[in-house]
Amino acid sequence: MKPPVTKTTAPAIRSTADFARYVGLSRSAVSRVLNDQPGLRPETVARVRQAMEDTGFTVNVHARHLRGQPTAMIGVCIEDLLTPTAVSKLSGLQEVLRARNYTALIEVLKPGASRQVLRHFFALRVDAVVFIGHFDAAELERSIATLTQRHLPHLVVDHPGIKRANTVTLDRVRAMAEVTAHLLALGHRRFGLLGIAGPFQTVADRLRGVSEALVRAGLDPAQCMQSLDLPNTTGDHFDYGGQLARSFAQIADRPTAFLAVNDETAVGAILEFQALGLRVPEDVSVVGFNNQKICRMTRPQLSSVDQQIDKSMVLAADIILQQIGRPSARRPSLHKIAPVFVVRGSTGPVPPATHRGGVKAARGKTKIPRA
Amino acid sequence: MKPPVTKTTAPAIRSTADFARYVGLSRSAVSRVLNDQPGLRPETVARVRQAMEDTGFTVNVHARHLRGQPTAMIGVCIEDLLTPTAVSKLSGLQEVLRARNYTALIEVLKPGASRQVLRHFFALRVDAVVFIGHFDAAELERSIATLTQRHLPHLVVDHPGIKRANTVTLDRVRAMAEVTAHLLALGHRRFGLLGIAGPFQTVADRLRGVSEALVRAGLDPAQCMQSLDLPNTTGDHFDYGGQLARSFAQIADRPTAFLAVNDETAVGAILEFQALGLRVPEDVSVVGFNNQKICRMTRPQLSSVDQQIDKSMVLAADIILQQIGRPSARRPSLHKIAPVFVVRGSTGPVPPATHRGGVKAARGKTKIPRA
DNA sequence: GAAAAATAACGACACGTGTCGCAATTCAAG
DNA sequence: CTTGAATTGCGACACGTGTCGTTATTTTTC
Repeated sequence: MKPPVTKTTAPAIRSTADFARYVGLSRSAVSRVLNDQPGLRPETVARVRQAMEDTGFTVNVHARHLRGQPTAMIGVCIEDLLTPTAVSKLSGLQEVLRARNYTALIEVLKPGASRQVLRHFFALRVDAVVFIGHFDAAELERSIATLTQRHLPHLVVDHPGIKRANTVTLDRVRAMAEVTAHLLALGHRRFGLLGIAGPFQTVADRLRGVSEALVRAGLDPAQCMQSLDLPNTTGDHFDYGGQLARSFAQIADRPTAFLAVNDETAVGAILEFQALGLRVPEDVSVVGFNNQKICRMTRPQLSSVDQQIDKSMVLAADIILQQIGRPSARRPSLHKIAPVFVVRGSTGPVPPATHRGGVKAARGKTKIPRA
Repeated sequence: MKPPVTKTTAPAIRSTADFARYVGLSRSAVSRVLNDQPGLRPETVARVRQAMEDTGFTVNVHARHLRGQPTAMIGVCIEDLLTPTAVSKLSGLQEVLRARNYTALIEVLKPGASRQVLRHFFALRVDAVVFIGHFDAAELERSIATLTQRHLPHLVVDHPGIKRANTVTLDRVRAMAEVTAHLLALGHRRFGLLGIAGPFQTVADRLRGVSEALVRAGLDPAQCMQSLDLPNTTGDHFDYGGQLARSFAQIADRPTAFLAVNDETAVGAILEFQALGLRVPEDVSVVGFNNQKICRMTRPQLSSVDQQIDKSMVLAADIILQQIGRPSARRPSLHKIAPVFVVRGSTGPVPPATHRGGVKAARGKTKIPRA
């Protein structure tokens, strides 16, 4: 059943032809206005612009692309919309792209779904693809290869060590070196790792940062660093941090400073340490990573490494946009972002007598009342 | 400079014509496969499918749309990519849409930018628009009107009270009624509001929920509810929660139970209460809202209201997809989601002697050691 | 007022796809 | 081998846009 023809409203404007008729101009004249071409009277241009405002007419982007023009769409793959740091990066990148009149096509990329998501992007004829966060390295490399083969620019954000990939990533070596130097200055000599484990490049970089700072201080990394071989059963960073803390607390000669893989793990550890009667930072120091909001929501507040997300996403957008339209096929680029270590209350001087000070010794001294 | 013609790789396949040539079929035959039409030999279909796998060929979605078919794109406006609850909803919705072969075009909608973002969606010829989160009511109503005028389906998620809008929203009245009933059962009679203020429908709904529960218990809401006229200077929920807690703590006859606008505010209040020497939940009970991750990262853990996001987003997707293609123009729909109140450690029985018990009295009893 | 210059109109084509009618070919059955 | 049925091929059109060369009209200039 067709809708009743009510002539109260003007007929719908669906094409530049319709719109030109509405303005009282030819289609080519309108087209010249839309594409900022010269040779039109300024008042005519103004009239068209005004009519666009009035009617809300917009050209059909899809038809425009059909003539061979780029789609001004950029596919953005993200590991997860629930990981705060990844989402922050996404948010920053999207804002920059939007300001540059590009559309960010955001897709969550679950393990094994790369082919499907890339096909989706190809079907939409995106101009480039960005990967944000952590993915399976082999799968990501395959995706990069596919993109390169199609002469599509790409950028990997925060996933160092991917072969032949253009990468923007935090300088984790430097970050951990700074953190370690800070703790060394406070007198700490034994460092516990919380969740910094696994066959990932990011982990390797972090360990290298710690080691370099230790070596620079004339210490032997093997003697100073300690980690536990504890599987993460829950899959939850917060819970895992608590488990690690409990295990570490039982060690007689345990580390005095702890470096966490992220803030959630650090908070989980702090709460567990406190529950066991250990004071932070008097008995143990803890450092987080990412400088998320929760850093300020614990007592003491959490010292953490800030990723400088806003700055790095502007850089990322510049890199990817500059690649579009270029003949491409140069050697992969690597940009490192300088981190900023934010010191708060969870790090303090090494306790004076830590030798042989297990949980029991500490527990006797101060007890935090609990419900 | 053209790339050197290397015949090692096949010529690029850019259209169904190219692809049909590659498979050795006619364009119409290929088209029939692509659109699941009958009348082809099964083995032929299989051959085409295999060739698609091999070459990674995908039809040009833009050209397909040009023939009048829907774009299968849905514009999604979100207030902010940094608000966890909103992002959770976005994540859920995107997942469902993706499973239904729709593309979610995600755009952050800052105040005053509605026109621009909608124009962007129109240019891309989206099939529908979804709004997630909190926006300026008048601006949102204008956007809805524009969409309706263009016969485009829309859906507003979690923003009750928008005129002529199809809405899916949490039943906040019921949520707060449940919370209040729980606290009443614990003996509480005086309730403090933390950040539940302002000219928003969501606020009105929450207050109504509390009132209804009080009335049902034979109490006078005006006597039982207390809120502070304290401006939120920082703009940060966490800090504001702390400020409110500090002010409330100074009141001699202060409430024994506190209802926060969200979890961050609640956590801020809890930490400030504790810093002032008030125990949670022995001296004061605190309830959050949204059931975010931080609920488990405080001591005690935070009782909070869960929004049932996954379920509600499936519903939202169903509603919006069902509207596409419909003649539309029916009366606006309203769906309410039933909340789930999660009780944790931050709520407990009312303290036995709360009369005239200011900060000082409490402080004398227990003092939490601080750095 | 006429010539020159500046604007605008016109018409046609290409882009990649879905669809449709009809012709050509292949296949299976008798 | 013949015949009818099942497949596949062919050609044309429409969708909305950008572009380009040519023509028509208006405005400006002398």
